Amino acid sequence: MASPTLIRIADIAAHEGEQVLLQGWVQARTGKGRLHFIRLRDGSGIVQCVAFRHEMDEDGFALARALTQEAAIRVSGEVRRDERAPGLPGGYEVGVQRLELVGAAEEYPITPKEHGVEFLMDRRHLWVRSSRQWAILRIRATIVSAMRNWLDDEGFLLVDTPIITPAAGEETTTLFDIDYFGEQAFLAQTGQLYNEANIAAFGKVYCFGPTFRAEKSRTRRHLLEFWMLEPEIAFCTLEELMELQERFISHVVGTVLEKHSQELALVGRDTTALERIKAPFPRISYDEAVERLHALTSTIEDAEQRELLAIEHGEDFGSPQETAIAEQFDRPVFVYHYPTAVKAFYMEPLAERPELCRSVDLLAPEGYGEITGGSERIHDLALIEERVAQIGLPREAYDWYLELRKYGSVPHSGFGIGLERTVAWICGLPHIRESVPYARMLNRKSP
RNA sequence: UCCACAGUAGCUCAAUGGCAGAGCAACCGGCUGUUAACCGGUAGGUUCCUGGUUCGAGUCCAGGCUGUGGAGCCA
Repeated sequence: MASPTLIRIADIAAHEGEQVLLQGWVQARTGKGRLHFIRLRDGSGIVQCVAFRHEMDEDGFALARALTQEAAIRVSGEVRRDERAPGLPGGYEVGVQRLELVGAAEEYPITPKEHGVEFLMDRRHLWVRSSRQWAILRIRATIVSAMRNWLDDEGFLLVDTPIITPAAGEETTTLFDIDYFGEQAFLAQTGQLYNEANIAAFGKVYCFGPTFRAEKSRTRRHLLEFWMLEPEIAFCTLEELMELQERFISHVVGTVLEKHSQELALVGRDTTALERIKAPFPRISYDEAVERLHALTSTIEDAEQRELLAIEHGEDFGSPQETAIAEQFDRPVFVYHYPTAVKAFYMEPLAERPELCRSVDLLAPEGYGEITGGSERIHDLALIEERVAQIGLPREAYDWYLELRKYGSVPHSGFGIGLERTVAWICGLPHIRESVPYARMLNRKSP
């Protein structure tokens, strides 16, 4: 008998008829007397191992009988093709000849039956082993690499921005503050201000890292710690920014569809909605969005519903408004030229209507809300100084940022995309907490 | 911060104000094709906490705690 080769389950199809060695964890076991089925998980995939009494020594079979969920084992045997075999990729099973226990498992709390949210989130360190969570986190990793690869290929440079910062990026109400040897500092809520410095060195840059917002919001779309990717481009207009974003998003969705049909099936995602995600995306102005909402509201009979969607021109959209607008399209929709007053201080006002600014949000379909937010930035020194003063931000903290406008200031634009919201949308998750390995929320900082 | 709902076995849930229950998991036994197997058996309870009403409270009342869904805020 040939000595077995150690393989990963993902590659099992290439080893049909061969003696192989697998190492992993028992996802499930069912006994049939002299026959036991062991569903083995090794991180790359899932395969059914079949232990027949007559094919094994007595100790090995006794072990197979006694295996508990999540026991760590090594299995060697022959790879067979069998249509009945479940798993990932599936269709193959291993006839067990030798079995070795590497690490025993006590009674595992996450059984194959249903569990509540709190129970699972308390055991997130174990829950990541479950198929659905495994699939989501694999898709998340692909989304990250697709985003970065696309930007790298487009000539962007990754330039990391600091996580500990001396000042708020945008406002001061939602920052985590930390003790910086007796001085106050904050965890970054954006890398954008630094990106604006970096474009003058590199032209097109992006930063990607965790950002922190101490918002007391408790919704299915919010985390206190989330990952954001922020491209920034010199000599770029709002229109060019939208064009860039739609190509970027289309590429990311396309990559996931291409690489993860199995994972999307595991999470129960209807991929026809994703296959429509191709540039160009519809674009509507804030003015038009408000008109659409007014038109929609006038057709609604239910007073409570109407109240929820009510909006005055000049107000920002809430979740119900965002969802209602996005529902009118089958692809992500750009909403541009928001009121200056509801947006960040650095956004360029429209020359002809300064109460509006050259901003754009991208609203994902199916109620996933805003996944990107961006704008053209103010590049005029006097105007940005005025805005900093107006907003009441401490001038000293922004000295370096304002100084950028003194040395070759150019029109420039950028956007930020929330990774977790993107993952939630692409995977069709009901709640953002499943889109990140270890969620940080209002009532949760552990595990 | 506001609104709504919930908390009973390890898990998911039942129980008209009147004996604390089921399925799954665990444990013991059976089964050569299971897919969240099936069949028989065993064990498993501070009904979230504090107080109140009542002959009697898991159930009704008050306060609190925790969680869930939504709003606001945002990516």
